[in-house]
Amino acid sequence: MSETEFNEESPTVDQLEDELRAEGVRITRQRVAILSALASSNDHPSADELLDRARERDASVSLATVYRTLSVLEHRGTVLRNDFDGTGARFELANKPHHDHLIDVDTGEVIEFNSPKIEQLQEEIAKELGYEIVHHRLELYGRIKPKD
Amino acid sequence: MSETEFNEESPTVDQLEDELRAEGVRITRQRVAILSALASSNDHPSADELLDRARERDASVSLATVYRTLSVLEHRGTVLRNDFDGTGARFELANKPHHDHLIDVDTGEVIEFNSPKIEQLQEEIAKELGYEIVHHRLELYGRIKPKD
DNA sequence: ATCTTTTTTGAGAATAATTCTCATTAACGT
DNA sequence: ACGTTAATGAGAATTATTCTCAAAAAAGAT
Repeated sequence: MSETEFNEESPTVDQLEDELRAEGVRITRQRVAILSALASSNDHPSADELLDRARERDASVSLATVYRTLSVLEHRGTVLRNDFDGTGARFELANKPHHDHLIDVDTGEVIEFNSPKIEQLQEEIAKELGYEIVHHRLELYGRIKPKD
Repeated sequence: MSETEFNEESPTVDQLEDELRAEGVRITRQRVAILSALASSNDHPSADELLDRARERDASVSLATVYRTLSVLEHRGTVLRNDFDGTGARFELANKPHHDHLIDVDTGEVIEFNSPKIEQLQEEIAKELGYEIVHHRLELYGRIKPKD
């Protein structure tokens, strides 16, 4: 396990840093560590999990900074916050096509899916009610279906 | 404002009491007050709001009992818990046809809607992923559309 | 109505997730 | 490198909710 394990920043992280800098957001060591941890996560980590992963890059990161950075990134649209049932908030980078989530109630595993048809129906419903949608949350909670 | 303002229990509350008693749940003064408060609420009160409304029926109700009772009722399927963005949990009686929610991001108002088509699509998605749905959450957050 | 058993309750302590405070540190433009 | 201003760490504070425990009160039997 070399010391430079995480030193090669991915194109994604480089790109995010540029975008942030362009908006006047300072790129600190801690923020790089957090962005890098996010970019290399395929799951939906909690703030605590992200703290652990960020500290593998930069041991100086604190939990307060994780929360603060996530808040900054969320308001910029760089990060999505998910409040699934039960647990605290879980985060993911927003640089993926829009999707909703199916949560395995037995394992906690989160599966992403997308349904243009549902999106379309949501728009129609909002329109009928005289509203325009700002954002939405669709979460399916289920368990693996026994093949009977 | 008579002392008996809330003493006439609605058929709904009477019925719920019977159901609960039949399952061995004790019907206390506090639980009657909470059920009555829920039954006469058309909105989606928080635990605190429910405490206020229950205390109009029985001043002895405590916040701990509100939470405990809501928990009992939720696990029995009598009450639905909603975790909308931002605020704490909001509750409603489950004796209505299934529906989802549209939340007005400006006023906090909650509008109920139902879409059999979306329900159907959710089932199909879960099936394709090899899951069966245990429950789901669909929330639309929007604002009144300006008629342009 | 009283007795007994078992639940439920109120009050406040405890917990968990998140946000805030403030003195110190570090980015970034010059 | 310098100065300005934003970001940070540590821990206190906050908020919503759950827990603890002795006391009160349901429900069932007498």
